[in-house]
Amino acid sequence: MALRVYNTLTSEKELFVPLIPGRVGMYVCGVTVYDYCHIGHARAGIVFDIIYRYLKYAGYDVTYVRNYTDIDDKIINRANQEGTDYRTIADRYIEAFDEDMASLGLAKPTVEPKATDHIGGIISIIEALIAKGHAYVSAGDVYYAVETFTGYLKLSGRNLEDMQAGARVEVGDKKRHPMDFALWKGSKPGEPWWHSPWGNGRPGWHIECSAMSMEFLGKTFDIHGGGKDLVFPHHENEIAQSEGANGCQFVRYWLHNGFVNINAEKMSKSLGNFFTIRDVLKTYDAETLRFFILSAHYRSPLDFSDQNLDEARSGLERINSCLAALDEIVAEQSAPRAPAPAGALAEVGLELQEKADQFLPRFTEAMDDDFNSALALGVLFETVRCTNRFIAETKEMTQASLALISRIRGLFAEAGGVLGLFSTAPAVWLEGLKAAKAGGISMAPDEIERLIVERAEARAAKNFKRGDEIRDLLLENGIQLLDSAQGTTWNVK
RNA sequence: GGCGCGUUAUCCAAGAGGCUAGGAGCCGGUCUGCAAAACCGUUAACGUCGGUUCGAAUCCGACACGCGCCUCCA
Repeated sequence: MALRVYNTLTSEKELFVPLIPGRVGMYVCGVTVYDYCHIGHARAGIVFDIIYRYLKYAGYDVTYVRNYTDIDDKIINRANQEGTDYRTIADRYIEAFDEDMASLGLAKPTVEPKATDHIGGIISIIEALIAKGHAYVSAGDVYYAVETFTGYLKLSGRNLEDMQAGARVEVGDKKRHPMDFALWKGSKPGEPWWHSPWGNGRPGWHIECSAMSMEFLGKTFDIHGGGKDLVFPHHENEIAQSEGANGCQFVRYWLHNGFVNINAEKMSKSLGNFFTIRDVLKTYDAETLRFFILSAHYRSPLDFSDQNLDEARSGLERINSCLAALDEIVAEQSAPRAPAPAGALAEVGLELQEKADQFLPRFTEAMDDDFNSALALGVLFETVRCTNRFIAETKEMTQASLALISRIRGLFAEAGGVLGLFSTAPAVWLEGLKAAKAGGISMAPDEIERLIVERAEARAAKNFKRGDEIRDLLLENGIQLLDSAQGTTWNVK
């Protein structure tokens, strides 16, 4: 097993070698807690969730840190709008964030620090930067002098001259260089503040991540993640701060997830084209959303639309139907009336056995290749197809075929654990899907049942015309009839 | 203007020089009174123009289109 990851710093896939063998330190930028999270946040959360899960699955002892930015202009603005204090806003949206991530089925990070709990560490780093000549005090603020750090912009591959040519940089009179950024901001009246050697104030945005990552992961650690939009300025500034203060490499591997798009445009607050996680979860369940996100590579853009979500749901339904069938076979066997007969596997069984043998090697090969979840899902689907064929073509379950079935089921559970899928029992998931769809119909269940009985009677009397009329009537109301040997049930189309 | 990414069949999507990706759909089959559902099977593609190579979706160049970052952003 040889994990390779795409490192933004080098623009290449590299062999992943942790600093300390067997251990991984990983820091991912969380959110600024001033509003509900949207699907873009969900993607970042889910992407790094499976990276976290896969690293653990690969045997690493992972320390995963994801922060809350709980002090920031936006939080203060929101508090002012509502006539309350920043803490109330921050705590409210921390709680909402936790709820959203839990409903998405994210594993809890090892540590979830808050910026405001690390003011001491922030001040220490700023002091070190001033001492080394990387930062300067200016009228109650402290700024980072970007020209003093030779590696500045190495992550985003730009240079200062070109950046300024962009001409959208404001020249603040407090700054020596227009690209200098605030490490500490003197507080204005009415704003929250902390004591510091430079007067009362609060930290700039970027410094908290340098402080918290160093606190929990040390001066140099393995993986730092976040959305692509954080590359500049946030991560670039983190590098300048941490490497400037510590004089050693900050992060070995930089991982960045792609955006969620709406009609090929980035989903964002400023464009107003966003959907919150809680709104989407009213229509689509968490596993469907996760499956949708996993169906594309984490660095690619991902277009969010009902059609794409529906397709994801169909795909997940296919896998869950197969797993439910496996569960049923296993359950039947748990109380057998007679022991299953012996006998060798037929040809389709041998083929499935080979799929089972290849399953984990292919799955890990896909995930080892920069967490290629889309390719990994392909392995699942191929196995599903072969399994369905095996079930359809196997007339009598022998001991060998039953053993194969439970083996396949176990493999899906194992892969599901890494991908965060199938945590809901497949049969339960399928029931939930049916119930969710049933919410949108106009016909009362009693009426449906009455019509089904009438149709059954008509069909028994060979009055197929009347039977088909009833079937069409129900279909017009979105009710799909499912005839089987056990009778007729219905579903919402 | 600078830097970067992308363009794969009807749609979504993997693919880092020769090896069936996968899913949804369409179509065909099994089942059915006929259907539906389910299952099985099958189909088709590499933006344009050049170049390198025995061989290119994959490497190189140009062009076109789309997107992102350069301002808070996952």
